[in-house]
Amino acid sequence: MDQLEVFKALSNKTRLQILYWLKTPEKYFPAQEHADFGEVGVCVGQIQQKAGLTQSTVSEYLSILQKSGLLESTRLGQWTYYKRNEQAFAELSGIIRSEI
Amino acid sequence: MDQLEVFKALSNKTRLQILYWLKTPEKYFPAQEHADFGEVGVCVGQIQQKAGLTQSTVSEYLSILQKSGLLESTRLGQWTYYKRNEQAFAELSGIIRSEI
DNA sequence: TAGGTATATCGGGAAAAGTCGATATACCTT
DNA sequence: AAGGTATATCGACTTTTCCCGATATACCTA
Repeated sequence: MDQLEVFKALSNKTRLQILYWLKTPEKYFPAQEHADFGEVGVCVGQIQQKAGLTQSTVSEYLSILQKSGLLESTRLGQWTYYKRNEQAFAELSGIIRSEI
Repeated sequence: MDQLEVFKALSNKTRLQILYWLKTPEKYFPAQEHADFGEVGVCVGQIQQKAGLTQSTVSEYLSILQKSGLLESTRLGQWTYYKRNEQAFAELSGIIRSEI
């Protein structure tokens, strides 16, 4: 885990918001047709709508979060789904408690 | 605790380094004459030397870390000493574990 | 009060991040 | 193969961050 990369990923209001939404997707997103929240997460389009930024910006943000390790993605048909990597959050919490 | 502000403060290599040094000052800094590491921390000059950046930059960085709550400062005579606020780190770790 | 030392603040140039519209790519359907 | 939909990437512009030198402020000592 690249600490600096993770903290940079977390240094943006919208990206923090996205991570928070993805914690309980059923609470923040309408039901999806082609996939289950718990399995693969939420598709880019839904996240984009909720974020209120352009498609390109949100796609970029999701990519940043994924590269940092905080999100994982799954491609299903024409959709890409993103979900949290809870292990990464646990690791980060531990790093802050005892390493940093 | 302003999460975004804290993550921004953590999004810089030198600032991360400083926090790490201040975890065990006796390990990373020569003994000080006018104050005890455990009491008040390390003075700006020592941190600046170790960081290898200009005085103004390091002063600014320490100020950012203090505003975020991760550091506390004490003025003693002509020196300002900075030390970690361990409670803030504990709080941040908790936020990442259960809130974010 | 004058000069010295430590730190903070200011102003600016360079680099990085934020954000967009346009375009490319991938995949699905017919 | 053609057209439609979802996502990714590109190029450009704006805003923020990085980092410096210069200057201001605070405090100490003679």
